[in-house]
Amino acid sequence: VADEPAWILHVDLDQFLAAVEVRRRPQLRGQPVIVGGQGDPTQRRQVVQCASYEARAYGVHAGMALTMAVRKCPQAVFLASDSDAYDGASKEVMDALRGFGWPVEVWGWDEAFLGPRTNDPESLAGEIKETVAAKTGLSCAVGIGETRQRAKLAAHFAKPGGIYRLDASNWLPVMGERPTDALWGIGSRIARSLTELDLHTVAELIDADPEVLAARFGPVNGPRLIEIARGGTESELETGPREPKSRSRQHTYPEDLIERADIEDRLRVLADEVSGDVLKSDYTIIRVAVTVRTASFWTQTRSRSIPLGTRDPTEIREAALLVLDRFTITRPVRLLAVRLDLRT
DNA sequence: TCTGGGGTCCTAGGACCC
DNA sequence: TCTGGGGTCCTAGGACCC
Repeated sequence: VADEPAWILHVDLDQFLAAVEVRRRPQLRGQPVIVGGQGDPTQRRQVVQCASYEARAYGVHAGMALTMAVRKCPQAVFLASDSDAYDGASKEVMDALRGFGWPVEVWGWDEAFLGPRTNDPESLAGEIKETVAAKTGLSCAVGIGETRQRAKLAAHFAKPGGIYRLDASNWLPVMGERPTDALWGIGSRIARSLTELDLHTVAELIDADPEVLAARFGPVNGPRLIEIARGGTESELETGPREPKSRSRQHTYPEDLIERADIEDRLRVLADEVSGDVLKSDYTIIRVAVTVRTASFWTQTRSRSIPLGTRDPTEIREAALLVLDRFTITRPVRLLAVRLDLRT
C-alpha cells in the first residue's frame, strides 16, 4: 500500500442544509426548499443560507435576500436555519468518512478532504459516495487531485453527486483559459486587481512575474497566487481537532437601533452570549473587538487587547463597552458584533 | 429587494525597545 | 545634530472561505 500514489479526495455534500431538512421531511423531496433566517420570507434583513437544486432553478441562491427569493419562487418551502441539526448531520458524515481509515481534514459543515494512497481513486470515490448515502441518506460529490486545490475544484465539476479528477495531466487544459477567480482562494477583488496587471486567465497567472505579484499583493500572497494557479501544493492534511483562534457573535437587527442605551444593551447581550460560548471551554480571551454597521452599511471594527488575558464575563462585557465608546456613532445602527480573540 | 453569520490569514503603520 | 538597523506588540482593515 505504501508504494501506491497519494491522492487528495474532496468530499462535498450536495445542497447540504436543504438535504438535511428534506431527510427529516421526506414529503419535501423534489420540491424547492429554501433554508435561511427564521424561515419567514416576509422578514427583512435575512438571507438564503441554502437553496435546493429545485429552488436554484428559479434563480434562488445562497446570500440572496429572502424577500427576493420568495418573489423568484413563491411556491418554495421556507425553513428556519437549524444549526444543531446541521452539526449533528455533519458529524454523521465525518464519522462515515473516518471509517475508511485514511486521514480526514474537516472543512466546515459539509466538506472534507481525505488523503488515501491508492492506484484507483475513482473506485474509492464511488465507495465513499455509496457509504455516505447508506449511512446518512445524504449525497455528495467527490473531487480527485494531487492537491487540495485540484481536488476542491474537481469536486466543483463533479457536482451534484458525481466524481471528477483534476490532476497534472488535465489541469492546464481544463483550467488554463478560465478566469482567475475560478480558482479556490482568488475572489472577485484579487481577480480585478490581476486584470489591472493584464492577467486574466489561469494560464496567464501561471506565467506572471512573481516580483510584480509580490509588489502588488505582498511577500506571502503574491507568490502564493502563482502556486494556486499551478494547482496548489501538496501538503499534509490537518486531521486533529481545530483550536479556534476567535469566537464571535453578530446580529443584524430587524429595525435600526437609535438610542444609545439600546445600543449598549444589545452589545451587552452579544458580549454575554459569546463569553458564554467561550467560557464553556478552557480558553483565555486576549482581545475584545466590536463591529458597528450603520444603516448606510458603513462598517468599522475597533478592538482592545487584554494582555494578561481574562475569563471574567464582566470584564469582557465592560471591555466591549469601552471599545464602543471609541466610536462616534451618528447614524442608526443596523448591526453589532463582538469578537473574542483567544490565546492560542 | 438592499446586502446573514461565523471564521481564518495577511498587510501595514506606528509605538516602543535595544 | 543626525543617523543605522532589528524586533515585537498593537491596531485597523482587506480578502477569502463555508
